[in-house]
Amino acid sequence: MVTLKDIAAEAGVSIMTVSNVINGNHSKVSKKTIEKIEKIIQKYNYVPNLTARSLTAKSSKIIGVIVPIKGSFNNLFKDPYISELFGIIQNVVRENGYYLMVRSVKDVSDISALLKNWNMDGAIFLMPDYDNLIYSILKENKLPMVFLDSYSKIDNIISVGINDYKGGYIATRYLINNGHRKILFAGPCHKDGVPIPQIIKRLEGYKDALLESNIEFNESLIVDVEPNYEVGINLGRSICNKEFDVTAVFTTADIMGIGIIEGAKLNGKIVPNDLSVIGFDNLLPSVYVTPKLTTISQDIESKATKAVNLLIEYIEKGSVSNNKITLDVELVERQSVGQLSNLK
Amino acid sequence: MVTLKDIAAEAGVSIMTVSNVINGNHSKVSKKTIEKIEKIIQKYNYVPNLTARSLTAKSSKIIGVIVPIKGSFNNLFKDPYISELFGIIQNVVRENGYYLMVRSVKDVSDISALLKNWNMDGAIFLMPDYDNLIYSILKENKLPMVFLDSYSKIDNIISVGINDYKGGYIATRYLINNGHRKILFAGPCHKDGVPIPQIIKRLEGYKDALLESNIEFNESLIVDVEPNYEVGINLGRSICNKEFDVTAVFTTADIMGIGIIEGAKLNGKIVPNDLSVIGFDNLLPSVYVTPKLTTISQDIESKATKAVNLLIEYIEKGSVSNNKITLDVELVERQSVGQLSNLK
DNA sequence: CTGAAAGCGCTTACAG
DNA sequence: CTGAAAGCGCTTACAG
Repeated sequence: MVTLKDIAAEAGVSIMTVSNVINGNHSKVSKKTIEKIEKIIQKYNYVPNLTARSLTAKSSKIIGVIVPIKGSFNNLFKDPYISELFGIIQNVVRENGYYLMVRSVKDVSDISALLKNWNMDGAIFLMPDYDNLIYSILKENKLPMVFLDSYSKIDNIISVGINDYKGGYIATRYLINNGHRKILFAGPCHKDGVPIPQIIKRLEGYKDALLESNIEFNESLIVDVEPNYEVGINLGRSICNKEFDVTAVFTTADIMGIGIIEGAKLNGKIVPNDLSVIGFDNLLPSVYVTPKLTTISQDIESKATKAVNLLIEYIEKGSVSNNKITLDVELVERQSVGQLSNLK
Repeated sequence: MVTLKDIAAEAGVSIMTVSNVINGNHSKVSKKTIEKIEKIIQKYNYVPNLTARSLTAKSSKIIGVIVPIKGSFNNLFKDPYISELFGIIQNVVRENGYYLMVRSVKDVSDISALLKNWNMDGAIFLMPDYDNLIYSILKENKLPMVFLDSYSKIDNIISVGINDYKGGYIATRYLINNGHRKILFAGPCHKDGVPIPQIIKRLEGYKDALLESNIEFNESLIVDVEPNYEVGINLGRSICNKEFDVTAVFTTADIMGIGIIEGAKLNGKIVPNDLSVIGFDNLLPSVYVTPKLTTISQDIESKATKAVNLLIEYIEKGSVSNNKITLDVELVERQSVGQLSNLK
């Protein structure tokens, strides 16, 4: 392996002159020397050892992406939302000259160990699963961090999220506008007994839309389940079996919406003729299914880009112009919602 | 930040005694000292600085995952195949005590820089896009590497792939068994003018299956296209517009199969009644589409696991029991292929 | 069982 | 414009 020392020896200069050239401190070195050194660097394809650099420099140039270890769902990247988000984060991190280390972790001590181990410059938490742990995370780790979709009450944490309330509201509003009054809400309101704020917000939007139209809120129409395809299928079947007296479903994940459509189909019912379904996220599969899923879209690209930019701003400037970004959501009309009048 | 030095000072021992305790060289330290030191380590939640360690130890514990920068498709992780594969790799890397750095790169010098920058212990190349560059990659970088789906002719590189030939063969065989004799082959046989061996192998399987049934191979039934949803839609339309005289399509990617189904639908034709389609990969969306896509499945979990295990075996033992693993593929019968007799 | 010394490949003040 | 020295936080022989 070629080191600074080798380059310096061959150029007949000191190590730190080479270091200055590499770091672009060209004002400190004569043109002649610069050229000579650059030639040698090229000749050997020299690149600096960044583990050595991060030992002396204040910065490691490593950004950590933290994802939870899920018991039931051991490969989080199967989730198209996560993988799309991650892919963009990767791109933006690279374009800014940083390096990306990913790791799934199970608790705060895992997180702290990881961040300290590599002396990371910053970290992005992809999911809000750690919201109740943020206090201890912040206490143990003094580095720039961005939390996605967090509703943590802790002040001045940096977070990028979406307008979940509005998402719940416009989805429900849309169903009501199509004549529906008996609307099921299906999503993971709680996880391991603790509420998931993001989903609760969507639920609030749902409730307010009902209220506005003088539709009484009915607790029994809230189905608190983990959102996946299989659960969706079962739910779709249950609905068709009249276990719920509803004409429409708002579900907090496209994948579950796709499952509901399938479950209904398995029981001989057709969406949107017999049942309307609206999803959330606007992931690619929502276009593949028949009928194409009407859904609430969030701008994942923007979310990922802003998260990284915010983090890097904080890393490099020590402060951030705006520590709380809430992105807009919008309704994407497709084919899975029907007019209730057509139902009868 | 707490360092070895701090721990040593508080324990009243030398730095290297603490180092021995941390590294589990317990034979070299007295029980008393071990206990004392471990208590202090716990007290401060000390974890070693791995950038420092990797400077002295022969090992950095970093494994690189290399993905290509695609011009047209800037977020590779939108591809469910890549993201599922990646997620499993991440898990297995972590479970083995290594750390994962991902990066998209555009050429050999990018790759070499990355690997040298971090003094990586090993690297996994997720896609065979670099096959024609492997020689120069190997020349510039002397570290353990695993190439997925490579058909490089270079001996003794470590690779994990699937039986592409068989995949092409059984897919085509299945269509023939269902009475089809005019079968389109759609996939990216070439990229930027150079053949993609993986797809060529599937094409060979296709040809041999035809040959076996005395069906003449027809060059004009090979559609050499990038496999994505939009291309699939256009292809589906073209087929229904009689631009190709076929009754079935074998496509090398599920996503394109899903597009073909959609394209046919847009032109008023129904799969499998009017056209049969078979895909490749058995990704989740193949179940979401209507009709559910019949496809060739590969075991992504096994692929990812073997790739990491092989890499780590090589890193830790300096050699590998088997440097070329080819995984089996199988047909997954669903609903997108019909009997030709039913077509008329 | 314990430790002093050297060194990994860099950068950061500082002196000239 | 150039360089000698110290140090980042570890590990590796080696000596006792």
